[in-house]
Amino acid sequence: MIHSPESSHPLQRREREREQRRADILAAAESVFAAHDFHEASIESIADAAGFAAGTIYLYFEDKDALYVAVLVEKITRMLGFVEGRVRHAKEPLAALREAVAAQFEFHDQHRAFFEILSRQRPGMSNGKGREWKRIRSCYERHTELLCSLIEAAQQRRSLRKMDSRHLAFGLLGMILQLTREALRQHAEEPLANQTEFVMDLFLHGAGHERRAA
Amino acid sequence: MIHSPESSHPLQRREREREQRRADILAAAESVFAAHDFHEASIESIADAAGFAAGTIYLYFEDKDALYVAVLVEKITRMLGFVEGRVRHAKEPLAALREAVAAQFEFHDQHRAFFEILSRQRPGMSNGKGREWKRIRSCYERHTELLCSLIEAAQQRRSLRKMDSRHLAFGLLGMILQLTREALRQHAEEPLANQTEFVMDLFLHGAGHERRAA
Amino acid sequence: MIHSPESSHPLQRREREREQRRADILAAAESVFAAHDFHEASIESIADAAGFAAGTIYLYFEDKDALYVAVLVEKITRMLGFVEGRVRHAKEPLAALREAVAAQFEFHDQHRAFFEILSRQRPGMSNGKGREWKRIRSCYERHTELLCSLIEAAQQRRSLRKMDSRHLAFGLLGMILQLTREALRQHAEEPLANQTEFVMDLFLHGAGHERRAA
Amino acid sequence: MIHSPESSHPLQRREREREQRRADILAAAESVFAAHDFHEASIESIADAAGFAAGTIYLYFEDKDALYVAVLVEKITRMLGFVEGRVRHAKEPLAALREAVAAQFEFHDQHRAFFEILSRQRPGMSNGKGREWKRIRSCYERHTELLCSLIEAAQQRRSLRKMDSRHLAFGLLGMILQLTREALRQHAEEPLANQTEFVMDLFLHGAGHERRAA
DNA sequence: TATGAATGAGAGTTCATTCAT
DNA sequence: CATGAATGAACTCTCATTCAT
Repeated sequence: MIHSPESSHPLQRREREREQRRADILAAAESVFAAHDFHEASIESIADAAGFAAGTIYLYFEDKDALYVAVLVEKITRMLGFVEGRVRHAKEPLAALREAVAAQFEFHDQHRAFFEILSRQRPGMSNGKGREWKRIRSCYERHTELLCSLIEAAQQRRSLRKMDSRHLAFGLLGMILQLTREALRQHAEEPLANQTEFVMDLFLHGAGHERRAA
Repeated sequence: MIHSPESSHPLQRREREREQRRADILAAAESVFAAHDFHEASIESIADAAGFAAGTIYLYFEDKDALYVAVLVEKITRMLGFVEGRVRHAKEPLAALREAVAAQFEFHDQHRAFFEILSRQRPGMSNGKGREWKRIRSCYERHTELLCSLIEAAQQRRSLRKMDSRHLAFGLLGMILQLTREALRQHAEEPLANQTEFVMDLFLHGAGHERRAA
Repeated sequence: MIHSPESSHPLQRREREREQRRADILAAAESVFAAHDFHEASIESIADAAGFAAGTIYLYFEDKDALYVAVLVEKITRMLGFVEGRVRHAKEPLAALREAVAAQFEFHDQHRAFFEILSRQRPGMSNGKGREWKRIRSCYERHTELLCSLIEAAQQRRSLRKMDSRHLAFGLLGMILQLTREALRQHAEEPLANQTEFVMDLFLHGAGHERRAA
Repeated sequence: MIHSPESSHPLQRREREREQRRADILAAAESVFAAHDFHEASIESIADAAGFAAGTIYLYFEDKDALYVAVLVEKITRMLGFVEGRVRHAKEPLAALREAVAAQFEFHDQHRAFFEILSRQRPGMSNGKGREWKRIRSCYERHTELLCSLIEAAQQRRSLRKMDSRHLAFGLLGMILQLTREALRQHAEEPLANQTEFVMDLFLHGAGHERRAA
């Protein structure tokens, strides 16, 4: 076998190329699944979008379900990493929370297709694909727990009131998701991240006019 | 011929029975669509659930799309009516808002299957079913506007701060939806309505500990 | 049982009424089959056209095939009777042939729907409906033989040349059918019977210009 | 890699093979449609006859209607070409007419299945398949006009009498079709072309015995 | 007798998946 | 490795037919 210069580690190159093609397919699948819902998105249309023939998809993914799950896993993992990364640099719980909100808005903005898919979750895989499915659930859970831990840290510092932290997390998340949903629905041009302050203001101080406490 | 009391108006009875069967089918469709997403729910499984043969469904609904839309239209209309009805009795905007939140939680609680369907919206009907589809969108819109108008009324009374009312509405709605989602995910037994106070508290006063303003 | 005056023979009246309804259904079926081909014509549309409910058809006809065959049998028998009746009054073979042609054109004209059905014959009943089907074939045959016998009679009188009589019969029939087909295709208003002279002229003398024989 | 001679242009070969399979399906469809009328001929039976699975048909034809129309278009075009080709070599209008008759008989003889389909025309495509349908009608029309123009040319040379040329064309065509129909009905072994002289004789000189004119 | 709601077999059609090339 | 033709299971939908009323 002849080695061209850049293939000094041919097996690694093979591996790298394979990963690249896999990523291409994932990207194609993401945009197609975003536009058409699982059953309306055909393997062929995904293959087309990726520049492959239909059969080729099966060299990279077990079946359509696996491809779908892989899209979710890949993206949701990345999202979690992105949010966690941003949170890490904050000095203080409330600032971290603000970072988490901002990061999530930004991610939604940069991955609108993914958000579309995410908000149209299917009830559950009937088959034995449960394995991967659990991985997705655990990502969700980690996300929730990240918010919870930030909230609890803030509560310890008395930056936040002693309300049920999980409920607070869901409330906060709900606001973010609904505002995102609405913005995408209207194909809004304005970056979602601009809503960070609104959300933090509402979350921290509420919409009530009168002064609280006394 | 002897008329039993209830058959005094046979045509009305026919009509009534037909409506009853149509309702049975709608109910069956609701539960099947809730469990299986549009394309995974077969007409046959719906028919089975309703106690009919597959062909019978088509005596009551044009096609599968029409049945799906009918489920949504029927329920979403009812939900809107329910919320509006509850709001109407409130004397004052903030109380009305609380009623709206409580009503929505209650509705979700009593129609969990419907909520599952609702939160898994399909991108859009390809065909000419647009007519009914618009009706659904307009119900959504009316719901949003109901919340907006209550919020604005409260703002006029200075019960709420002057923040963007649509954003506030979406924020409030987002909290409700996310908390509902989570409760259903865990098959929680506790009535959702118990979360009304939590939501109103968070929405009105925020989670922040420190006194606002001064 | 109480006899009203006109029901002095109630069983006969019953019978008569039944026949009337049967005839109504046949007439409705004829027009529907003319417009829509066997499989596109639904029992329900025929029943509607006859002013009955779908199920009622089955009180008068075994099944859809039987109804279809009955339409053909009834009409084709009537057509044959009509042509035979007209032929009978002719004094002389050639005149009889002219009457046969005229009669057929007239019948086509008055029963256009029937002609449409006839010219769209189905290959053959797969099932055991062969019985009735043979009756139809035998009507055809009788028609052909009528023409043949007239032709042969004319040949004996030396009014016609000694050509194969069956072939002559088919040739003559072919002209009639094709001209009818074309007239109906164009929804021509002019009575088909006007073409009798043209057909007889062509059949007897041919289209050739030069004098034959010598 | 070794190229066998016939694979020197692999794309062309692909194309050629595809055309071959398409032709196989058309042939299978022709024989099935000939035996069973459009609605009684199932896609599966056609696929079986072609040696394919049902789904495969759809890789070559849009739907069943398209397949049906394709059979007609392909054959009717070929028939017209065949007749026109034969006519072209005739030196003189009457000879050309004789060629047209002979050619048509021959074509019917070699494509009996097609003739069966043709003589059982459906009223008309309901859908938007009108495009191809018109193409068929225009082939018919061209055929009629071919006969008309030959007849008119003969009339100008005084080889034929001045009778309505369209009517003459339909009369001639009617004879041909009816004789064909009858021969196929009896599964006659004798070539139809043998009837050419009979038809031309009848058409030119008529069946009348007496001398015409004087 | 007439009805028409219900049936269910059967059709056309799609598309994930396989496999010879 | 990639291909894409072929498959065939599964689905939606139609409609002749039955039968309780």
